Amino acid sequence: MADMKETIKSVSIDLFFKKGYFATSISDIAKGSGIQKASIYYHYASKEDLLFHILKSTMDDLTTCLKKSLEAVEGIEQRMRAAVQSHVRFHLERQKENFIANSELRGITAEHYRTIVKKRDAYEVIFQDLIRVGAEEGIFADVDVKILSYAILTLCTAGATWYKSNGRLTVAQIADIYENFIISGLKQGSLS
Amino acid sequence: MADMKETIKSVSIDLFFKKGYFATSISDIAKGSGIQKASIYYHYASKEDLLFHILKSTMDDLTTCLKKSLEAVEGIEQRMRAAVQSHVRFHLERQKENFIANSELRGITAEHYRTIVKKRDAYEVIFQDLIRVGAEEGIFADVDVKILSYAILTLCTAGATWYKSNGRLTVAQIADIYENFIISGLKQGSLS
DNA sequence: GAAAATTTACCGACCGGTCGTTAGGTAAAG
DNA sequence: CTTTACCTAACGACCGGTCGGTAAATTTTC
Repeated sequence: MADMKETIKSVSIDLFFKKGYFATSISDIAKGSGIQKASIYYHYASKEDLLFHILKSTMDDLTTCLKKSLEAVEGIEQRMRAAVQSHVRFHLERQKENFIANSELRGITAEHYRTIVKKRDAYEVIFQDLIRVGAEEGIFADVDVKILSYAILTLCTAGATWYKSNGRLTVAQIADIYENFIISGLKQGSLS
Repeated sequence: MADMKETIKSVSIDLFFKKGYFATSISDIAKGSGIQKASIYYHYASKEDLLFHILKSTMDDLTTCLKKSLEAVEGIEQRMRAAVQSHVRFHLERQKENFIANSELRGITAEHYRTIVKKRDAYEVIFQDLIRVGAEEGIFADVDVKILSYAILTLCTAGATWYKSNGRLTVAQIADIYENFIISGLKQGSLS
């Protein structure tokens, strides 16, 4: 058996995804992990600590994944395409964690909240810079950078709410559709 | 003072939006409404019943709003533009209810869940028909209808998660940005 | 149109159950 | 003999929900 700390985390991700953080009890997690609920507290300080661990590692991996995807890719359009691909793929492949990261932020303390939001903001800035530079170079249309970045990110993020891993389309196919949709939107065609 | 049933509903919307359904207690709602918690049960059968009322009326109003917006609008592109405008405006103007409708579906019973999902599906079909016909007419690119409808809807819906009513941009400005972004995306670089 | 009956809209007190968390102990491993 | 990784048992707080009751408003009856 894998080490218990990871098992607890994995079971928690499943349950938080299925029922939500507040609707999931420590007893549920213990039962799913095959131990007594008091034993959870040997590995995690509190229920909130457990949630924070999930959110934090998800955000860290998300950013790492994006930076790796952008390495050695040149040209704003290609970089944006790579960024979208990375974002979509990560959200679909690690659907549960990302869903939690986007819906259970209210479950953590104010201090932990700030930590997570800071990581999220840093991630968003990478996209905003791409949009801004793309607009400056005349590749993308000159529209509000913040709104567009929110649009792009939430669009892909939302995939984690409806995606089904055994569904009609593969992750790669969805990523391609989103990539083209977003690039077209960024170029804003002719502008009327 | 307005009638108490509406006050309770309104207070609940505020609290469910701010803290979430499961993190909000009947006592919280009672306190916010200025009555005792037992009195809540004179107006609503249960906490779940209260949530269901909010979800149901939101979905009904959303659909009514869309249908009214499409009346007498002709041409697929113009109809899609009108649909996006309606969708975005409704979600930003009634932000809290829509946020709840998109995040607290796990709080209702299986039967009530089916009722809401049925309403949501009917709403989505309106968009899917627009995309399909648009593709048939050669106005929109020929890409997966379902995925694109999800993309369009979740994109606007997500606005309800970050929009701030006293923010930099007005609802009308955001709606215009989204409208152009989506139409460009639907045309998929046919102009490039 | 006054008296009686009913309904409306609330209250305070309380219920069984579950919550997250802790204290204290134990058996095995290093 | 200390540390690791768990256990049983229990804690107080709070949960959604119910109870019997009541003052005021409304409707019905004579």
